Amino acid sequence: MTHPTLSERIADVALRVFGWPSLRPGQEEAIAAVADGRDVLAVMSTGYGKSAIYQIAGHLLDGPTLVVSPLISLQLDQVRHIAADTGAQDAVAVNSSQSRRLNTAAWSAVASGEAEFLFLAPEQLARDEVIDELRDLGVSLVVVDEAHCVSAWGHDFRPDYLRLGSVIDRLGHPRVLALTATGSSPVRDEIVRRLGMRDPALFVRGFDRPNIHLAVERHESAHEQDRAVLDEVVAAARPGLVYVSTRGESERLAADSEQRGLRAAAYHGALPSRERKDVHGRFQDGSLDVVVATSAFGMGIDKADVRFVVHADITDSLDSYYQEVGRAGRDGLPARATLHYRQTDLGVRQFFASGSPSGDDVDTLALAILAPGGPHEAVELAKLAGLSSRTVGTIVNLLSDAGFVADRDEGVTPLRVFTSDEARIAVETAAEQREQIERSRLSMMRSYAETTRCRRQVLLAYFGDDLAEPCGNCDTCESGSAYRHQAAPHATGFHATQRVTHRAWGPGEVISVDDDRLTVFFDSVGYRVLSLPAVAAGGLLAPVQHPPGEPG
DNA sequence: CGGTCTGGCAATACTGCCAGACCGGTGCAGTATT
Repeated sequence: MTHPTLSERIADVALRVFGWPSLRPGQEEAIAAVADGRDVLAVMSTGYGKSAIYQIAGHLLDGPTLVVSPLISLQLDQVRHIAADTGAQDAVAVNSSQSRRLNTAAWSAVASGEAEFLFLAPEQLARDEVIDELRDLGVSLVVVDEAHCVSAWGHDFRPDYLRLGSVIDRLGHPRVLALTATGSSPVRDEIVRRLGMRDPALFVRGFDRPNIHLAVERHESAHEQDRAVLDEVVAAARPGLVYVSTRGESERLAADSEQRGLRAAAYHGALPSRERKDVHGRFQDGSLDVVVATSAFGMGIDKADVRFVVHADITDSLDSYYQEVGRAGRDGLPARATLHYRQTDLGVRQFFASGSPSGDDVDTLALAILAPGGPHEAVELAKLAGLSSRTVGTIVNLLSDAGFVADRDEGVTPLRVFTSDEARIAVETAAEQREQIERSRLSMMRSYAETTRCRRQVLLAYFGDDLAEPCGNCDTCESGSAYRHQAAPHATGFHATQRVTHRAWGPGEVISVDDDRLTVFFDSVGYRVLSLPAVAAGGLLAPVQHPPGEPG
């Protein structure tokens, strides 16, 4: 009897353990890469079957699988799904919403081999005893689910996300599988870099969603915008989602929708969890026509027949926008995505993008880090300095980016002697750079909203996908303006994904090349759109032969 | 950045105006109280 090939083993686990007769393109390759010892980044639309990748890979490898997942509700969903698939308690979660007894039982289930999958939020991994426990277990695979959270949340909102890389290191660097549904090139690069992934294999599947009609409506007044949103929602095929930027707006618009005869509900982070669960459930089972939500509503929605996603306001980036839009039309049937846009909406987003730590907080924390008796864990530092753990996390991340400290086993360790003044300046500089990049992402969102080109071409170009012809399923194609941009591209010598360097902005990566302009993401300042004739004439931009220090 | 709220003021009974303050999104974990 011959040994089964890897492909046969994968098919065997799929069928025997999970009862899946076949896998989709991309899934098997990604599993094989993980089984082969590679780190893997898989960018696949939700519903494509990302979780199958880690479920099968986990079973192929000896040793338990750690799944880092951002929401407890999501963890519990996954635990239930796996239990339903395998008919056994093959997955467990440890978090603060469970009793200590249940958490202890979960650890034992993994230790005894009864459970293969352990679900944790990144905050759990900030605790030493959790790391010790995981080391003893001999974790063979670390899965980072919804990996875009690293880049979207790690910098300020949930700083533990940025520290996953050092956690993975401390676990002896088992193979890493990062999964996400979104990922422009800078976001992918950041995931790879922050998680410390080594020469990762990249799999991208199901990214273009041609069945979703794209449109933008511009407005001058808030009143007109409100009315247009409401009119559209009332007239649209249902069910659907409306995204707004504030909690108040979600309640107001939900009430207005109800008044117009829709079964509508608001959803945002300040609602009691029971109500959130209830809205989620009613949307899922079809008893709601529309949910008017802030960005809190999203991950964990598994509904194929969403017919529209209307944005009553602009989002912070095209990354967020496309992720939210992607919740429409998963069944492949026609769906609509309309962005209602008013230039003044940019203000709220600017506000959200700002918010560097105060100089006083940096001073206080720097003193605590340098004080004798260290190094301390971030949690202890928060207590010592009398700051919130979020503030501490944010500042530590910035200091670590600036090369002042490192996150080690023994705690936050100074890498050299520095004054609190130096720390303050470094944090300020790093935060300013971060804000600049955020503003540039917002300006890309704005150029999507204001473009006369094919919306889908612009959107996909942002994600590094080249759509050769206008799509025919967006407002600019319908108005004909998209077809006025079809001039032959200048011969430039530049192409997407190419590393370049700019005389003033330093290194960057070409995102897309249009007929007359070049979009580049610069590490220092974010997105910049350059005119091709100017680039050709000025010699400001040059290709880089060997990308320095880049993984892969 | 823009909207909404608040306090002060002028005024004479209900309102109006202005300047300045304030707020705006995402979730975990841990602790105190029922």
